[in-house]
Amino acid sequence: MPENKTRQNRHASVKQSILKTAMALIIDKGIAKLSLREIARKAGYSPASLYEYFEGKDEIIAQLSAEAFDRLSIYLSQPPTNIPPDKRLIEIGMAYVKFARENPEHYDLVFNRLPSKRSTASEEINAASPYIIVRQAVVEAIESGSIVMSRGYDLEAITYSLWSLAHGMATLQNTHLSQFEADFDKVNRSAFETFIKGLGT
Amino acid sequence: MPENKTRQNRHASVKQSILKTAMALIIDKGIAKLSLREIARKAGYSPASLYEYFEGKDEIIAQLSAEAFDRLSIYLSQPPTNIPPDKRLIEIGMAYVKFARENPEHYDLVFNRLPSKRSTASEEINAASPYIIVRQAVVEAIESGSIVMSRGYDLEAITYSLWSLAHGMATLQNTHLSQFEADFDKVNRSAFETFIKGLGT
DNA sequence: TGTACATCAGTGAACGCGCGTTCACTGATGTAC
DNA sequence: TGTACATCAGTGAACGCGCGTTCACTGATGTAC
Repeated sequence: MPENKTRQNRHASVKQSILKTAMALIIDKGIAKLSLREIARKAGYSPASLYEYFEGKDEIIAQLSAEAFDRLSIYLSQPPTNIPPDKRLIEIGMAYVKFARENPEHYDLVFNRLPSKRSTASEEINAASPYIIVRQAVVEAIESGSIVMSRGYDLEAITYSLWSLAHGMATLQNTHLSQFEADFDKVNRSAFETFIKGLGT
Repeated sequence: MPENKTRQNRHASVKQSILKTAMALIIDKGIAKLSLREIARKAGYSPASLYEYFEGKDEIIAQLSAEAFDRLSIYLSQPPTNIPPDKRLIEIGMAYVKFARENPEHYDLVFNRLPSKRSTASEEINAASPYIIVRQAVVEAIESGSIVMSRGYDLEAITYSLWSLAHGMATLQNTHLSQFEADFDKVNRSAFETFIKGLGT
C-alpha cells in the first residue's frame, strides 16, 4: 500500500514540523510560556489539529526532551578516544558545558523537565545516556592509572563529582552569570584540570 | 503619634504574614503555580487587598527572593573561623549544599529568579553576599599557603570553580537526582577535598 | 464628652486575557467494483 | 472509466478555568474641636 506509506510519511513529517515549531518557540520565549495554541498558530494549524499528532501539550514537551537528550549524547561523544584518558575526561567536561551554552533551552529540557529514572546506584542505566559516557571515560582513566579511587570514593562518586562540577558551571553560566563577561572556557578548563589533578596520586 | 506607630506596625505585620503565606504556597506547590489570588485566599483576604501591601505579584516574589538571599548568607557564615582555611572552605561548600537541600524553594528563588547584578569581575559587589563570603575564605586559604593560584587561575576563577562544584551538587540533588538514594554528604565532602587537594602545591 | 469629619483597611464585582481540551463537522483524497 | 463509499486531515466554536489588575465602594477607626 504505497498510499499508506505516503500517509505515514506525511504524518511523520508534519509531526516533525510541529516539534520544530515548538522548539523554536521555547528558544524564543522560554518553556514557561509555551502554549499549545501558539504552537498551532505558528505552525499554521488550528489548536484542535495538534491532537491528531500528539496526545496533548505534555507529550510535545516529552518528545522535545528526548530529542535534547540525544543531542547531548552527541556532544559528549565528540572528544576523540585516542588521547590520554585523563585529558579526555577534561574534554568531555568541556563538551558538556559547550552543549549547555550552545543549546540552553535543550539543556533546560533535559535537566529541568525530565526527572531521572534511576533511583539507586545499583539500578541499571540506559547505555546511550550521557551519564554512561562520562562513567566509561572515568573507568578508562582509572584503568590507565591516571586517577585513583580511594576508600569510599568510588567510580560512581567520582563520576557524580565531575558531573556536578560541569553541571554547576553550565547552570551558573546559563542563568545566574549569563550577563557576566569572562573567559569561562579558560577558567573551566583550569577547574577540570584542578579536579583531575586532585584525583591523581 | 502612637496610633501612627501602631498602624505602621500592623501594616508591617500583615505584610509579613502575606509573605509567609506566599512562601508556604511556593513550598507546597512550586513557584510556577504561585498565584496572587491563592495567596489572598490562603491569607484570608480578597485579591484586591494585597495591592494595599504590594505593587503586585512581582513585588511579592522579589521580596521573597531577598529573604532567601539573606538566609543563604546565614548558612555560609556558620562554619567557625578558627579552623584551617582549607578545611573551612570545605565546610562552607557543605553549608551551601545543605542550604539548598533544606530550603530547595529558597534556593530556587535565589538562583533562578534573581539575575546577578554583577556583569564583570572588575565591578564591585555587595559585601554581605554569599559570593563575598566564599571569596574571602579563598583569600584566607591562599594567604595561609594551603592553596595556590597559578597563571591565569586567579582568586575569582578559583572562587567560581568552587561555587560551580557546590552549585552543581545542589542543583543535581534538588532536581535530577532528587529521587536518587545515596550518602551524598560523604561523597560531596570527598569531592570538595579532591578539589582542594588539586589546588594545593 | 459629644459630634462632625477624615483617614484607613479591606471588599465585590468586573475587566479582558490566554489557556488546554473536546466534539460534531466538512471537504478532500483514496478505494473497490 | 465512472461512481458510490470510506477514510482521512483538519476546523470552528464552545467548554470551563484561573489568572493579574482596577475601581468605585463601605464600614470601622481615629482626630479635632
